[in-house]
Amino acid sequence: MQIYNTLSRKKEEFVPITPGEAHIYACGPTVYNYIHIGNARPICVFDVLRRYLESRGCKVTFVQNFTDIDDKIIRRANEEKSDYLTVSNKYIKEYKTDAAGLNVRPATVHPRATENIDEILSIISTLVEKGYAYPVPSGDVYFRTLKDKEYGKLSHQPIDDLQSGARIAVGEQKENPLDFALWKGSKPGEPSWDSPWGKGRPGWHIECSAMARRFLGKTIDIHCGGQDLIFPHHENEIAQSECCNGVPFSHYWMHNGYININNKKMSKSLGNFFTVREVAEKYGYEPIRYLMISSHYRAPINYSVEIIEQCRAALDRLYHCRDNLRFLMEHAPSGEKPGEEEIRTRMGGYEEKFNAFMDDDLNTADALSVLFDFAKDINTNLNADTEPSKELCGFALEHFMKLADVLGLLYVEKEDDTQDEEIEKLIAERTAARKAKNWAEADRIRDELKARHVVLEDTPQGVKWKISE
RNA sequence: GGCGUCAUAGCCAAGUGGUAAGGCAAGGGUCUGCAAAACCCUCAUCCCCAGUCCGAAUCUGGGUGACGCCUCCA
Repeated sequence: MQIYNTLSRKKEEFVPITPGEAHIYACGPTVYNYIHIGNARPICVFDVLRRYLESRGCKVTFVQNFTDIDDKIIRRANEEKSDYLTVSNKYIKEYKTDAAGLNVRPATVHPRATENIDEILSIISTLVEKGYAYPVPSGDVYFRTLKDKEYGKLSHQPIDDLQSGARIAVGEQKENPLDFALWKGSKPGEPSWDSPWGKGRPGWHIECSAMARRFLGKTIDIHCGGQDLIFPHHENEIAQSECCNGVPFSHYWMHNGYININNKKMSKSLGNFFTVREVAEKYGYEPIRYLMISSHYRAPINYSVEIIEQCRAALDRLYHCRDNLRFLMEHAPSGEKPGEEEIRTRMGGYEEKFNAFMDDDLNTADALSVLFDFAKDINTNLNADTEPSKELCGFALEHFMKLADVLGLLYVEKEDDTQDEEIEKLIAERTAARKAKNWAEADRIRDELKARHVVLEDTPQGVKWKISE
């Protein structure tokens, strides 16, 4: 497949280090709050990347970290009069709830920064030994940016321009404004770990270098994250890892675009964000995932209520297709009929089209259109009038759901069958009323069920019902 | 200032040289006791200007507008 590589600014054929395997590192959240829908984008998009590679037979090792120690977590802990561990544990739990709601598979490993201090110290020590890093009296250790001749290669910034924008904050003892902290000497009341340079805690960038190396090796296949991480976070990761290990850090760098509100980037610092949780409570989780899939991952997405409702409506169409097909299959006769072979062949072909789009730098928008084309084909050719065989229905359903699953869609199943019996009873009463042409009573029962969010459909094979939102 | 992205119908969104995918919404129709769902039909010449070409939404140049990174951020 082709992947747009931020490093080369070109689409490149994806060639993994080990054929048939992919080692992917995704920058995870700093756990000091609920995630917002801007955070949800890389989570969903790179979950699709992983699902797609796996669907093509690739063995994926997917590592996503939790940054569980940093200034914001400490601040939050102080505000809540608790400690960093309580805060990070809480929001990791909430993250997992949201990720599961979005049908994002847990990573192969979810390492936490504070559980990888040894690896972090090991890298910093090597960098100090090689002269790429230096400790200062305050207990901080900085990366000597100017010594890295390749610094800036990811963000494609001339080093002079980067330098002119950088500032040395009050109290910092850097040699150069561009130098960044690998280790921060502890301040009173802050959580700290022992190090050769005194008590302190890791800088943000070094965590990812350490966790990537420990769980994926010195050179990985793909590193991904939001575009706002290109500089300085990913640039710094490259600098640390490559100066320490002497080999390329990651062959491919993938960066997703932002979620905007009124064309402005959604971010916690601007305060113009919606949490995944609050949107999910109103519209469900799946429309959020659909939104992420509906456009190309590098393009910006403007979020609004109108758009999320459109996503809900589009999903309804796909769900109807799935549910109609399931209902039909239950009532279909066994034994392939003449002419079904042709339909089977055609329907088997959608996967190839789907894959062709996905191969083009994860063109999920076009891949999704294949799913809709497939749905129309199913609706037109597999219905109560055409009376397809159980085998053909099963074939179509399996292939349709396979594609949906690569995108991570159509994962919601009817739950709560405690009231099924009562619903079935009412439906039977309505059927009897209809038979007696007592339309008023039939409609009354239908309205009653509707009030309980049960929507009916009369079909030649009987009454079909489902719970609506 | 440096680097970069984007501009396609009422809304969302693909397409990046050969005559505009898909979804939502809307209108008309078929089916239905009525519905629902489904199906059929209708619904754009691609921000502006100038070029290149037999041919451009797609390439080049120039505008206009929006946005991002260069500081914590997915």
